[in-house]
Amino acid sequence: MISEIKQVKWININPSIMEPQKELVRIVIVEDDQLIRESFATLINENENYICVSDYDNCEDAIKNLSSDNPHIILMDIGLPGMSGIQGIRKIKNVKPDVDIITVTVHEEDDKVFDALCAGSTGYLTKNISPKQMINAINEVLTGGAPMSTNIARKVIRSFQKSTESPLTSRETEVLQHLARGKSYTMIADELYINKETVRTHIKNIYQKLNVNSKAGAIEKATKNKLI
Amino acid sequence: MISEIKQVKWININPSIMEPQKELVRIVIVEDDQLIRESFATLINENENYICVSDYDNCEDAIKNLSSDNPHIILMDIGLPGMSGIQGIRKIKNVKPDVDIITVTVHEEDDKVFDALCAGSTGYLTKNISPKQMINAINEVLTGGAPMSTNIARKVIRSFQKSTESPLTSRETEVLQHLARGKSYTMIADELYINKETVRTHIKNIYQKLNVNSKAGAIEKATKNKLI
DNA sequence: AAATAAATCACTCATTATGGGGGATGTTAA
DNA sequence: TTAACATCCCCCATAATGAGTGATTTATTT
Repeated sequence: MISEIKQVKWININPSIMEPQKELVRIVIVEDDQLIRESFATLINENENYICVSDYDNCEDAIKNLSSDNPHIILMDIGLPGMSGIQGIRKIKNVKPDVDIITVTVHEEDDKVFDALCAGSTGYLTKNISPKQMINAINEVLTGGAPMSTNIARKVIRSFQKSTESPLTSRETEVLQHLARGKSYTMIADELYINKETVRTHIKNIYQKLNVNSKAGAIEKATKNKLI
Repeated sequence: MISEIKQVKWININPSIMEPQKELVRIVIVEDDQLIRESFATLINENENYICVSDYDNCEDAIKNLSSDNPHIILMDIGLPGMSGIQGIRKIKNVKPDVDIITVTVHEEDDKVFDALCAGSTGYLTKNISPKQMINAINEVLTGGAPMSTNIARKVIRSFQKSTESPLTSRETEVLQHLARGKSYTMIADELYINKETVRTHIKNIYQKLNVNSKAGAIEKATKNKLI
């Protein structure tokens, strides 16, 4: 009986009617090191669910062919000749906002990480990851995740966290937060249900403690030291 | 020869001289659901490297015993009776900044996530994780990582990312960014090498486009819509 | 009980900053 | 060749700011 059923399948000219072709995940690689680029491409094509539709050694070409490549995911180096990967991410996200970009790089500097994420990268991997981890990362993106190397994740989390030792009192911190949102003394007073003069006093004390003498100075120092 | 060496080991009264006791990772659980609390504790104690030194159903008690428990890691629920987990995280980090807190909760709301991370949480897990994932998360923290559920990671990343469709020109965005840092028109003009009057014009246009009529309004709207 | 920190409010004074109105010019991209 | 963008200019009234010098009250700590 089993063989009979199989027969039915075999006489079908187009097998896709019986076994509909799986929709492959289209991946583009942008990476100037040929060796790395090719090894990524091989890795991707070895997986039955993925296809590397194109690979480029620069952003400009990748952007040019973006609509014909029509990728779901782009693996992106950010130390590229010509247009930087960061700018590239921005442009790509402008043209095709729904593509997921995974930044893959040797750089672990805070600036690069945050620039890439701000620009629109969905994940941030360092190049020392294993092939298995790379495939995992792609899977994660496809299921709504945001793959990051562990130390990158820690950096990202740390960027949220305020300093535990602030010279400012909680009330002063509150006032400064409002100031940093562009509020005037009068508005701050109204929102905190205190007198404008009290706000002035708090701000005078804040300036003294932070050793500054202007709004901009206080906001800059407080931001840098994660006081707000 | 091997047996001889073993002999030497056996005649030792205190075996720790030969096999020094492994330093156990001390873990504290704060979770008001008794069932969950006990299952976490069991899971931890089953692992030879970990020990659950204490478990509490509220923050206050956990803080009280913080120095005697001396934990490396705290698993923290944030929907607690009495002091909220968020406040608890803040207090704990103030008293003992080097402890790593992993928030474990049913809540996936953006606010809770960011509050917990801002307060000093090193990881953020939702309660639907498997025992294996929980152990993995603890390992990640110990190796400098920041474990997060995938959708939490995406939320965190998204919080960095600017809108791709802004009504503002790049120059206007630039001006607004400076304004949001508390700079005056004059300072902005100096830093962008343009005339103060030009800054004024940009700001007038920004206000019109954002449909506001003040600095605070513009900053609020721009922040909410991720234009800056 | 005395000292300290924190939060609150008051008044003056000079200077800047801000928002709204009007208009203008040159460049670049669609 | 329009439209968008970036640049600059002037007037005006009001609000905001920074510095100075004070005071009161309420906790908390010593």
